[in-house]
Amino acid sequence: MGRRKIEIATLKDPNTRQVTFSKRRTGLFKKANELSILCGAEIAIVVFSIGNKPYSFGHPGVDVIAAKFLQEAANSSDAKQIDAQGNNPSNELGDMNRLNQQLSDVQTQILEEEKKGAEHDERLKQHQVTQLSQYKELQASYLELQHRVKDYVNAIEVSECMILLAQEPVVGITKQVTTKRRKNN
Amino acid sequence: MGRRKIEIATLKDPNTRQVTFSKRRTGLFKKANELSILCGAEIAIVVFSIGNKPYSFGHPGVDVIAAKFLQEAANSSDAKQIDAQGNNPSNELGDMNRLNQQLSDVQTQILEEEKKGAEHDERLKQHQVTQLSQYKELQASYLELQHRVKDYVNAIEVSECMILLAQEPVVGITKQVTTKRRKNN
DNA sequence: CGATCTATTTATAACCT
DNA sequence: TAGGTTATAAATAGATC
Repeated sequence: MGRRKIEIATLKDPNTRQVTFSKRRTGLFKKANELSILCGAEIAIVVFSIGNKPYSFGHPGVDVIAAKFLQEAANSSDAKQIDAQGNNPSNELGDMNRLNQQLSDVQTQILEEEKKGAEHDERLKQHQVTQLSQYKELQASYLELQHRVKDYVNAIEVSECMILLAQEPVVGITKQVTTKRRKNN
Repeated sequence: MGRRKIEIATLKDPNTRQVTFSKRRTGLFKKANELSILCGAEIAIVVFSIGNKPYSFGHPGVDVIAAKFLQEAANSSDAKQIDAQGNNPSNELGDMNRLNQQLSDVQTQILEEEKKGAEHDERLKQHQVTQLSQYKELQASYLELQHRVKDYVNAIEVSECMILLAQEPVVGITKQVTTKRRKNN
């Protein structure tokens, strides 16, 4: 999708790779955000750069979805024929299920904390801008809210918001001083 | 990107929503796959449809990355100043960290099972085609292998493989009794 | 009803500043 | 060098089969 077609193979040039990573990651998160809104789906994405820096996107939240995902695995083995709705995606996890069973317990506690976390995030936002996934999740949720209100101009709004979501977590070399803000309107 | 521009708002029509979900999910996974190969990044995506059916993509694997992500969170709280590489993305998880600590423990056990699971998956594949995420992960890994070998024709290969990754887990459009049938004949 | 086919909209590779 | 611009490749909305 650019001036020229490229092969999908590891980019050798570090500089090009970094630029591409940043741009495509932004694009990926934007796509995920659109998918969740358009189809009412829950999505969680976790990305580790080649330098092992974590980036995440989640609606409603990475932790929530991760827990749900693992729980799903546990259930499928516990009752191999649950599913009155033809909804048994897997029943071959075997022993792993016993472990997931334990996870379920912890997961329940996490959900508890999640609720309190929502309010907590509010304060965090004011206290200091963070690059924590929790913060991003909050923004994502907020994003959807705007969409529902605006409804027909939201496509444009998304683009704007993605700029926020794209913010990188203290990239080593980065010097995010430039943030040119248009204080015009 | 279609015949006409659409607003990013929840699709009301169940049929349209299902179709869009399927198409865009496939596109999202393809993008994720390209990003991981182009930039050597590790990516995990978990999606729950509106009907709560799980779909996932992961390189090297959803579980592995999820564990890494959670561990990261746990560490950041356990030692708020680790990070000799300016790599402390967050330290405001608060109480939630204690829970993640517990998760880490269980997670370690899961990784153990993961290894055994790899071989197990092989048999499963022959026993019966499953729609389990584990299976998809295996395919994703296999995909990259092909890429490295072919190197310059991989762009085409990706397209091919995405068809496999796109396979849906027993789509349960349970009762999509078309409300509106083309009363053509 | 799901798989295919195009007209268009989007994403983005290479540039440019 | 990070961020903005533009030509072009790629994704996909709606139509068709």
